[in-house]
Amino acid sequence: MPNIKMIARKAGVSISTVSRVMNGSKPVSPELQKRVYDAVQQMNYKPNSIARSLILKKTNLIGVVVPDVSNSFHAQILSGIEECTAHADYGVMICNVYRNMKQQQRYFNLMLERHVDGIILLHENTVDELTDFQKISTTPLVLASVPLEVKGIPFVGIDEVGAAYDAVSFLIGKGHREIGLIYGDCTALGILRKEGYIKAMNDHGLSVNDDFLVQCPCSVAQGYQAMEQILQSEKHPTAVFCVSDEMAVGAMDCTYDKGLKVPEDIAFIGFDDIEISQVVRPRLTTIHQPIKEIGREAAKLLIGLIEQNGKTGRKQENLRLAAELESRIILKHSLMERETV
Amino acid sequence: MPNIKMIARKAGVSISTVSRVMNGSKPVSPELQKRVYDAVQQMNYKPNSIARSLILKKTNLIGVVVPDVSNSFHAQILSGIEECTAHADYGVMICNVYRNMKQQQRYFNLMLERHVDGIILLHENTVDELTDFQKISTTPLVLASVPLEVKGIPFVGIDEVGAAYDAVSFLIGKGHREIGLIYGDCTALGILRKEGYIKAMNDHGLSVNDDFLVQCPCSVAQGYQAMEQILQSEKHPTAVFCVSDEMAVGAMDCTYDKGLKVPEDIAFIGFDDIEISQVVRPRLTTIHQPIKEIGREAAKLLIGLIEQNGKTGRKQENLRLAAELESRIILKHSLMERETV
DNA sequence: AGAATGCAGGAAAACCTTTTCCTAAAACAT
DNA sequence: ATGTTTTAGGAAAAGGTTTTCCTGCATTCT
Repeated sequence: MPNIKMIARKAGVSISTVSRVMNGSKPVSPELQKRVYDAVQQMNYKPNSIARSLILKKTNLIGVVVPDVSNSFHAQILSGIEECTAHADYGVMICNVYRNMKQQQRYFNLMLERHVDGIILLHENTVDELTDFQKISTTPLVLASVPLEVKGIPFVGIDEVGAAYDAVSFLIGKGHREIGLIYGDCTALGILRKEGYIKAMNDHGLSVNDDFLVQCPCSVAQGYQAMEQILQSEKHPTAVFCVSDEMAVGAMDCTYDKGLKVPEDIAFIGFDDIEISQVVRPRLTTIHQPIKEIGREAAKLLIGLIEQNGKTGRKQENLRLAAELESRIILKHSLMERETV
Repeated sequence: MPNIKMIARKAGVSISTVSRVMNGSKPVSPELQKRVYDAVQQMNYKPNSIARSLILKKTNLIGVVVPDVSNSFHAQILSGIEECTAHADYGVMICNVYRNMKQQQRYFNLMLERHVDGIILLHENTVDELTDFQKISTTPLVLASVPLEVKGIPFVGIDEVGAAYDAVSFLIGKGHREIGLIYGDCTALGILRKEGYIKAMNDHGLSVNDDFLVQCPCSVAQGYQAMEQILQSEKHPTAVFCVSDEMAVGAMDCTYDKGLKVPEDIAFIGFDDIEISQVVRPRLTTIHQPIKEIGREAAKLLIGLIEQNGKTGRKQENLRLAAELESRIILKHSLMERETV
């Protein structure tokens, strides 16, 4: 691999001149420019971005902390992030933390050591953990689809409560009165979406039957088990709101196995609108999140913070300032009416 | 952020000593060790990995070129890669090329500029393109699940032809004689798996009906269309081998829409065993690939090449040597018998 | 005791850039 | 023609490490 020195020698100019030609940072006579370009061409020179990073204090790399890349939802967000960063000439380093806090600690330090320019968090933490990260972080942080309120850490996602409210209201609008809920164990899936459900029930004067409320981790298998539990009561609900599509698919599975029909005996509505919901039979009615868009917006926001940061000197202060300025981007959700209600 | 100089001053030792304590590269007296550790602790010092990379010529970063991260198959390979690299203290940078050659060119250069230690390719190229990459690459390359034979570029995946052969033989074993094929447009999906199909048909003395052979890109929607085409003939096959699960799901969809039953009227067998195949009704019988394992093995192989490379000086030569040594890792596939045949 | 060996630890070079600072020549104004 | 400003381009510092080379001291051998 040739370096700038070799190009300088070959072109018969100084190192500074080569640098200036490469970056256009100062005018260089056409004559010398040509000599440099020729040398670059001939030797296939590519500036060493490591040396560059060292002096510029900028890696053009962002880190994405993701609970599990192989999960469709996260993979889609990642794809949105990548789309945006690619345009802005940033690379993305993935940190798969397997929903494991210790891994995340490790990765977090790793990323700071590697001096990434910014970090997008898809992995849910407690507010305290997040505040700790924020303290040691030397780089801007953005939460994507993790609806936690931490001062100075911007968030991009949807209105979780409102979306859940819409889902349940839709069921009620279709005449359902006995509505079950399968909910999860993190902020969005465990608290916010449940809150939307409760609110919708209350607003429509319906009472919540605790036998129809089951909490479980977010997976097809767990959704199946949760539904089994709901079907143990002598009566069963006429509709169930599942706070994720995976859960809904599992729950529907269980419903068939008990000899019941969807949507005739029990209607289902899911959440997220991942691919699965379109291939499952009957096709799952669900709340659509603009998943890829969330990724894109998160990346856009982060890059905005990074570049703004770079311009004005005082890092920390500006960082806070900017974050507080535009701290929550809420994208629109929608209801995809398909065949399960 | 403190640097090594500040630690040295604080501990009252030389820079060299700090470095030696951090890396254990040479013995240091307990006395000085303690002073260094204390300083490190107090100032929360983390060595700057950029400076490190610059001098060691090692970034501990590998690049993964992927056609589309949001695709379940690729996301799973990625997850396998990540699992392995995390253990070996490598980071992974993703390069989503959207099945677009120009993007890939761009990314390839970017990765060389960033001096990644190695590259895993999940994106299909022609043999010529690959040979070109190989020429300009300063870093080892590994193909994962892209069964191309290029001298010096190791491959890890399954026996595509054999697996397809098994799938079709299974159908034949179940008494099917008229077997359709929906195949794709790249090496694995377009050539190898088709080859396995033809071979199995021939070996069992069955003739191939060209009306039952349809080529299409790999997606649910395209699978639907392909099946539509097959069903246009007056007779229809009693079974169809789809070279990917997505295609199979689409094709089954079409079958229902035409008022036919799976598997009674037409049996289906897919390929890959991605999540979808377990949630679709009836559950899809398919060829299981150890997807995550492919990722893990590819990463393991790559890291092996990198480290071996590092040890012995002469880069290029060793690189070739090593690659030729163990150039094809073929993992075992298996048939997942479910409900569609 | 004197020479030889071993070893802890410091100084400085090296990695490859960008950018500041400087010089010399060209352009301009008087 | 002389003095002043602008400009192109070179030399060198800076960025944060690792490692080689060297020094000076303690230990071992004869």
